[in-house]
Amino acid sequence: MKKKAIVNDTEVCQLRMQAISDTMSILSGKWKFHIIGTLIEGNKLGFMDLLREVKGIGSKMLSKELQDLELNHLVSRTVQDTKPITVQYALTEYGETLSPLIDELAKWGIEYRQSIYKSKSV
Amino acid sequence: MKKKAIVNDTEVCQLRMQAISDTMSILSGKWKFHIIGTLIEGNKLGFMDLLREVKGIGSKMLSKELQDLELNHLVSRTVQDTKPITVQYALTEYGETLSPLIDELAKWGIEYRQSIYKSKSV
DNA sequence: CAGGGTGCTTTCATATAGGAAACTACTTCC
DNA sequence: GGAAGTAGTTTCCTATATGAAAGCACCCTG
Repeated sequence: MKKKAIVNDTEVCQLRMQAISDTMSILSGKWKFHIIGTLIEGNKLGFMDLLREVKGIGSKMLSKELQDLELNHLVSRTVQDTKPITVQYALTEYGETLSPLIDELAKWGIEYRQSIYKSKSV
Repeated sequence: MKKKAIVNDTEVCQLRMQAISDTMSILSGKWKFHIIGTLIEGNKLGFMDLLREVKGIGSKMLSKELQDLELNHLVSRTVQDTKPITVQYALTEYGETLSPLIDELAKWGIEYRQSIYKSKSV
């Protein structure tokens, strides 16, 4: 009796897995969700704003991650012709489609904390 | 005129960011979403099944990731008292609460592919 | 008793990510 | 002129993640 678990073999599953990989590779790294989350709240922010808001990030990482996000059209970078030149980072319309995903992420994280709290008090 | 972008300063935002960090640290790495995704489809799978289903993973990584997931009570490991000893990995009830998140991840990834396809054909 | 299957662990090596600090360049305020 | 702010880049270093391959222990089948 050969019992092979042929689970992933349907096209739908393959596509699903591919899709998960795609999403995660675009949003990989320690900071992207933070940056996007901050931009969701802050709408339009300058480089130094983000450096302050995203706790712990350094300028190198911030710069690199913003470039990644810009390449994938999730974030827009607009140079403002102001007194000291400033740059505005904002989510693109497309970047905003990440909101439900980030909401789920946050929701799950909050419930996770609660479940730990509960299991400790039992 | 001091214009400081005080965006993240509300408790709600801090909690939200914390929650995102929590979720991502639990599900960090290249393979966890794949493993969980596969377990969602496959219900109960043995080690060798997973090794086959999760394309590209090696036994070391699989072992390590499964231990991580078990520690966080997302996956259960049950040794079966069968002829050649077998082990069953399955999502716990708690692990199944990740389904909506994984669905969002997959959904976004699929739409991402479609948006690339569209932008190329324009 | 050899081959193959299950379920891992160990070792060795490399790749990538991430961080600290210094530096550039330009401007404006005091 | 010097300090400070904006927006980064560059260099150097370390930690962590990942990978390939082999080994181990146990059992069954031929």
